[in-house]
Amino acid sequence: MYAELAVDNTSLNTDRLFTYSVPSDMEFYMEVGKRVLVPFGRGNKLLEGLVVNLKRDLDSGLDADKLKPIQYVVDREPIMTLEMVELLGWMRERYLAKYTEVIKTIVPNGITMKAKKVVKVEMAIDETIVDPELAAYLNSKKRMALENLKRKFGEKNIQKDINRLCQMGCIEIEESVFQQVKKQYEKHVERRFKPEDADCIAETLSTRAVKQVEIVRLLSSRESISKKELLQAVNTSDSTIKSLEKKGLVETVEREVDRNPVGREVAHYSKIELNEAQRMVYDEIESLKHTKHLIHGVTGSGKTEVYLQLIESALERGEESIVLVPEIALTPQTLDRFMGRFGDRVAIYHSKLSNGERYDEWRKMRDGRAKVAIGTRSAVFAPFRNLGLIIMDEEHEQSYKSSMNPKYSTLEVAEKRCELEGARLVLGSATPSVETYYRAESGEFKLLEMNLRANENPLPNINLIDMREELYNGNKSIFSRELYMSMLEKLERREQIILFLNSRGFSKFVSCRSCGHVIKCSRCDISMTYHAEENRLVCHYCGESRKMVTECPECGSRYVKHMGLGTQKVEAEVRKHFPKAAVERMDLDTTGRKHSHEEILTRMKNREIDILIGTQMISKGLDFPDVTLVGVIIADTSLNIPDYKAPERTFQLMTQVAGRAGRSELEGRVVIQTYEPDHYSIQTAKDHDYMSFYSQEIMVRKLFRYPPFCELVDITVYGREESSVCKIASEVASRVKDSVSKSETLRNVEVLGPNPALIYRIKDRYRMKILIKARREDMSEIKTTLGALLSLNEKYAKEQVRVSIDINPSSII
DNA sequence: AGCACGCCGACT
DNA sequence: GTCGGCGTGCTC
Repeated sequence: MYAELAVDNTSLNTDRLFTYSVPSDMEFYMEVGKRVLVPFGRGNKLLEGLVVNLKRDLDSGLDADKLKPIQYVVDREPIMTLEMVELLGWMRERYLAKYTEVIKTIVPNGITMKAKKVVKVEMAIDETIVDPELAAYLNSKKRMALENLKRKFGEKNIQKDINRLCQMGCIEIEESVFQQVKKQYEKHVERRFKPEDADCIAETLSTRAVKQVEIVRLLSSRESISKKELLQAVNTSDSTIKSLEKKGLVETVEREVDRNPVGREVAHYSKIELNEAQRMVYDEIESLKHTKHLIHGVTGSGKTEVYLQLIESALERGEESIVLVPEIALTPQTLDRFMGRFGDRVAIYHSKLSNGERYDEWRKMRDGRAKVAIGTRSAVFAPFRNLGLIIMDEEHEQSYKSSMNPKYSTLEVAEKRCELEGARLVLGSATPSVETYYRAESGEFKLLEMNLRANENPLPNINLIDMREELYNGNKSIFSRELYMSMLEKLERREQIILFLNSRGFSKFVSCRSCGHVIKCSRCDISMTYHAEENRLVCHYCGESRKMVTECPECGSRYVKHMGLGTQKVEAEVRKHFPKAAVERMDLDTTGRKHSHEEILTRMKNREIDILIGTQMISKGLDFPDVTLVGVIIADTSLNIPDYKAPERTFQLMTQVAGRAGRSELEGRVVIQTYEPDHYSIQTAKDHDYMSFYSQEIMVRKLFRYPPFCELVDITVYGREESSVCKIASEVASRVKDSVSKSETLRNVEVLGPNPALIYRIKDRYRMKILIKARREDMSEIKTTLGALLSLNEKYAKEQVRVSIDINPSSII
């Protein structure tokens, strides 16, 4: 028997399957989806591999005698089902990722095997043959890791002794394997000499050991450095470090990079009778006429109860369910409903769990103790064996697209998984993404409409205020008269108010009135935001901050002014105009501390807050019955981003924010202030008219050829050296253009760029973009070219330029 | 990534 | 001649 393995190795060159022979006594345990340990490479280093395929016959070109045997089977139970192994291969191709990247996404990066060399003392060692200290130590311990021994005595000092003892049979070295909850590691090179000896050591080193001297000098000023950094700084390969290590001057160690945990508890949430609309949707999905569904339901139409009952019915059939929610929606409020109904049959799965917690939840699912998984996008990989249902709530949310390799779309993966495992897919949204709705219209998804709010309250009334007119009428404040009066009225009635603005800080940028100079971040091509509370300027892209200036750094003028609006300024204005109201601000700056997020929401719930001011953060999933007024200070911020999704985002944002008002029998009102009241995404949001928005937007998409009328591939080339970034970006572009023009079939493929990214420089890295528009059926042919581009990452590693490819990115800026 | 191989220059 | 540094190419 032979096994094809994906070996745990991050190099692109080794990102393929390797064939090993299965010793006959191991055949019984061998299964696809289990991990094994195999000797790999010249050094036969023990590596972990995942069994992807088992076969009796060997591919031609492989010589059976030359195959190495599998050494050890790691898992008792497979960590992936056959279907998941197939999904693994599919994801690797679809998103141009490596096996290891995909495996680490699918299984919790908690479990892995480590092999260590262990020294076993077979007979007492005579202190006269070797270093007496070493002998004494060995005799006292009997068994120890070779690693520790090297650390204690220095590798160079003991190497010969160890070899001799081995030959004499006094000790034996064996490889011992143990499971370890893997933390994130980074290799560091540590100094093993005294800093004052640096000069002395540099002289002793060979005159040819230029690189080694450089490293010694570098390390004389610091105790350790990450290996990556060191290689870049000295511009050398790791054989230099190896040489130094042999001399005992440095040592490489793995250092842990750690994370943070979460924890909570719940009350029972009982079943509710479905209303007519809910019942129809439920019956339709249960009827099994279709496998993929889209519930288009207004906020408050009671989608969650439908989800709960679908899960219940799946449970009765013995099937498992996955509930996906966007990052921000995974609040205690949401969790309570699911855990309150299904108790400990629910597993929670998201990226903020600690390794231990994640591993526990994962095992709960794989071993069948949990039947319902709820979590963010990674929960789509829940290790169930009898999956019946995947629910994806707020389907349109951006957080469903991963920004790390593999840059997968949770929707695509969910679809693929449902296909492979015969499960049903249910998408839900009040504002479906244009792509999804298009597919529903064309019959790929069964479209289910829920137009009524479950509590039968009307949707809130939305007033659009043209801020140009306000200004014309002499109102220079950030509140229109309409909003101001409404706030007064609601405060008098002791009802709650939410004010929304899409940018934090006090003012968006600071500029000099006499020379026009705008203060920019030193590392990014972006203006700095003024934060009044700390009286500092902050860059929202890299976090750099400095003291607010009193005079222009260019011309010295004292007329520096902050322009534009942030939540801090809104807060200040609110306090000024409504001094008696209890005001609270909720944005990235006020929720920095752990649980501060929940604290604010609890105070809101307890009505200790009259006016809540916030960013995106408050637009989703919050359900406060006493909020009757929502004010959008400026709606245009998200509209003016040069991205084809900007109108869609704006419509979704407005609709969601508006949905925060009038969740109870109290009448809700929404005031949207804007400078572009005629824009279709704002107009249609005002009328709660998704259909009208959709029909206009789909025309724009068709006209300019954007999804769903094409697939997009975003290639970003980025690095510290502007000239190399540009050079490599144009190399990338011309390679792609070449292969497109040479092909007969790729007539419809457009290659745009290279163009500088909207924000050309972030954290001192220059960014160039190439955009490809292609038909879906052309993708596989393009992939060959794209795959080759990724090897540029290795070719240009020295230049520190990277090429990153994103299939259907969530934005193209 | 990480290992051995092998070329090449310096030193005995 | 020999030793060691360091770039290169391969991994079932």
